[in-house]
Amino acid sequence: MASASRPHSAAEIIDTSGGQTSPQDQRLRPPYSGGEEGQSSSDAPLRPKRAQVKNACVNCQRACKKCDSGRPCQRCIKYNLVDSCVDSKRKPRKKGIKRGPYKKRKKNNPEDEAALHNQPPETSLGESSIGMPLAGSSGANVTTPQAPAAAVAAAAVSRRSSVRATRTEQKKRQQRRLQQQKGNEERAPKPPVVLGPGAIPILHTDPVHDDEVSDESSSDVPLVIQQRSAAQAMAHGHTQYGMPPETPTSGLTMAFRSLDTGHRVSEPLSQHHGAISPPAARLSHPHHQPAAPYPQSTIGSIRLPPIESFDHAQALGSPPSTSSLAILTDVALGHTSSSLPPPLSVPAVRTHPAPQVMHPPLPQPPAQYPQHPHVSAEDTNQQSQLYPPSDDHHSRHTTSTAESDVSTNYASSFDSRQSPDINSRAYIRRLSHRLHHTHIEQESADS
DNA sequence: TCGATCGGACCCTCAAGATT
DNA sequence: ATCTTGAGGGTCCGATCGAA
Ligand SMILES: [Zn+2]
Ligand SMILES: [Zn+2]
Repeated sequence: MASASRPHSAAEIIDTSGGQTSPQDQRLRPPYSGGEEGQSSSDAPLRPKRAQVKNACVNCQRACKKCDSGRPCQRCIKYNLVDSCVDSKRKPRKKGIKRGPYKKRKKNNPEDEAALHNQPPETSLGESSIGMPLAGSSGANVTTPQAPAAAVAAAAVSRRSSVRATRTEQKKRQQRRLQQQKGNEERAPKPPVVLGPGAIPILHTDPVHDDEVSDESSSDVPLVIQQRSAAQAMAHGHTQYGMPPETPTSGLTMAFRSLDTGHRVSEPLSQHHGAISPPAARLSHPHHQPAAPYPQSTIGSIRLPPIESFDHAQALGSPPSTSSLAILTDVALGHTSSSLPPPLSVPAVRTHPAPQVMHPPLPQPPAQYPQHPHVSAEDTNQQSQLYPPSDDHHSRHTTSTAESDVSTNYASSFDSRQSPDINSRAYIRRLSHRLHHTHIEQESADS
């Protein structure tokens, strides 16, 4: 838990960049969460804000490595990837997502603000959105070490005014963009989806063609519904192809945010690798022959495709498993159609036999293993430094040894015996992140 | 020792909601 | 209309591991 703490609030208060982060612009900030629990940040050394480019190139993005604004970037030059060094595509932010009421705004009183910054924030602020405690927000002074509260308050105010200028510019830009978009869009914008309390306002987005407005024909149909119908269709023998696509990251993020409302994903999935055989087609694939029985995860009494399956599905050229998201969504919503057990009553390790399979079949792989976009015959050597062609990107988690690896990695970080709730969030967050990577790969494979 | 991998901390942007 | 909040979606650090 301590490992999950983040100096988020402190960073936000000190943040004066208001947008661009240039080296000169870097202010000294409290260190990363490195400090011990409970240790006041007031003595902590300052650190520069981490700079990041606006848009990493596709190669750096996929390698999760630092990029720069040059094209080709330094890293691509180093690895002789000059040809493929192009900006990665960015998804447009979704619209129409209801957010619920904000916390009450404070009066523009410096004293109030100072008090606000000195005080432990309201409970909702004391935790991150995933329920993790935020470093520096639990009573410790979250301001800069030497700065008196008033000074910090003033800094915050001045920061806001300085930010304001850039914000108005941003707005103009944004409006221009909107106008442009409107020109492209044929239809009128749909009304926002409003779901009941505790519901998950997940909107459908095409992970592959997300940027193409024309593809959002069903964009405001709650993803929950789409996923479930997709899962149903798949359960009836349809393949996933042609199914409504899904939102990998945001959907899951939203899902785990709603976990408070009901049932939980309360087990580290890695503890539940059942001995379930992979689909025959998958086994036949030369690059994806699990050395051990294909691991299958469970949530309570339902089975989930393993985390690895996202990789497999991706590597095999299919979108991430809709069914898994659908099931997760069910869990988050507390739907019991999947024979969910009551919350918190889930055993750490399942001992009873698997129930009727609720999880629909995984998508069939294409006949041909899709060549990695960056691996060409002539420069395999170079490329393999980034993406070994003989295995998938996340191969560390796909073999039998990887299975124990998974156990170690995942079980250690969210042991259900300690804090099931947080653990479940952590798991979904991992899924979300994994899907983010999957998404990145999918996009570049398509382009 | 080095490069690849990937979890998650950190960051920025901007739509939703609140306030004027 | 303007301001503020905070979530979406991004970057990339650093721990870890396997290979050379
Ligand atoms: Zn780059
Ligand atoms: Zn590059």
